[in-house]
Parts: sequence; structure tokens; C-alpha cells
Amino acid sequence: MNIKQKYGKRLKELRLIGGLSQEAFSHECSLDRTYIASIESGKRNISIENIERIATALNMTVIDFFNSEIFSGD
Amino acid sequence: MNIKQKYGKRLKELRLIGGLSQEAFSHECSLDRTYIASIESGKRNISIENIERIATALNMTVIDFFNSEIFSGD
DNA sequence: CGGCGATGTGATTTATAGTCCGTTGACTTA
DNA sequence: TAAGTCAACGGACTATAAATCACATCGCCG
Repeated sequence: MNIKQKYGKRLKELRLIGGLSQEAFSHECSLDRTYIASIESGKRNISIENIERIATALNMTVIDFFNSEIFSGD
Repeated sequence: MNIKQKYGKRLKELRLIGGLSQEAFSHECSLDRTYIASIESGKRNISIENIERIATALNMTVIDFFNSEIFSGD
């Protein structure tokens, strides 16, 4: 699993914990609905500004976002 | 300080801890020296793939990279 | 002073990030 | 059946990151 896939998996996990649809979440972070979908499917090489926007929309810091076993080398 | 500036500050901090010049480090992660320079100066909206390349070149995970007070909301 | 290692910066081209339009299929509820 | 919600996907388009280059600048040392 590459870093884009890991990111998408983590985003989906956190979005679902918050009980939001892709579309509802896209409004929260002012990003396109289809773009959120492609991020979650691991296809997008997202930039750090959008990483921060997404973390903010999830009410967390980028540290919290990455602080998951998904991103640990294991 | 925006997220790009925070990222640049963190990168410079870690690069200097490792005792590497921008040029030496650019070889480690196979990125251009001037690109590293512009990242450190906070001008680049770097993507997650390059974030990972840089973390790997620093011998750490992306978790370790972001796990700094630079990125905590304080 | 002159040379040198390290860094900053503006400009440029190519690749792709990101948006906006839509469709399709699975599932649910009336 | 029909209508609604949601996710996955695609095509076309625009904005911008990736990647490189030439040159400038700065501090240090002989």
C-alpha cells in the first residue's frame, strides 16, 4: 500500500467515524465531491494545504491525522 | 505561519540535525537542490508523495516528521 | 581582494492536481 | 414501480505543483 492509498484509507476511516457522506464532507472542507472520492480511492497525490484543510474539517491537527498505525512502518 | 512555512521550518530543522547541506540532502531524496531550498523557504505546496520521500530520506516516518510542536495548534 | 561552498530566487516547461459536468449501480423507503 | 441517498467513475477543462536552469548573494578563508 503506497502513501496515497494509506492517506485515502485514513480519510475514509475518519470521515465515517464522523458519520458524514463524501458530499457532506466535501462541503466541510470546500473541496469537490469527486475529488474527495478519488482521494479515498488512493489515486490522488494531495498537497499539504489540502492535507491541512481536510484535517481541519475533521477537527484535528495533521499530527492527529497521521498518528495512526496506517502510517507506521510496522 | 502557514502550513507550508511550518513544513519548511521542520525540514530545515531536521536536515541540519543530520548535518547535511541542501545539496547533500537533495541527493538523498533525489530532488533538485533548488526545490529543497524553496520548500524550506515555505513557498512550496508540496505533495504527499514528496512528503514521504523526504521523510524517508530523513530516516523517519511521516508521523515522526509531523510529530513536532511546530505542527501542534498550541 | 579572489575563490569557494552553501543558499536564495525568478523564470520556464511539463505533468498532474483539482473542478465541474454528468452517468451508473447498489441500496433503501414509499 | 418510482424516488432518494450514496459511492465510484469518466471526460473535459483550468490551476498549479514538479522539476530544472542560470544567475545572484552571502559568509568564510587564503
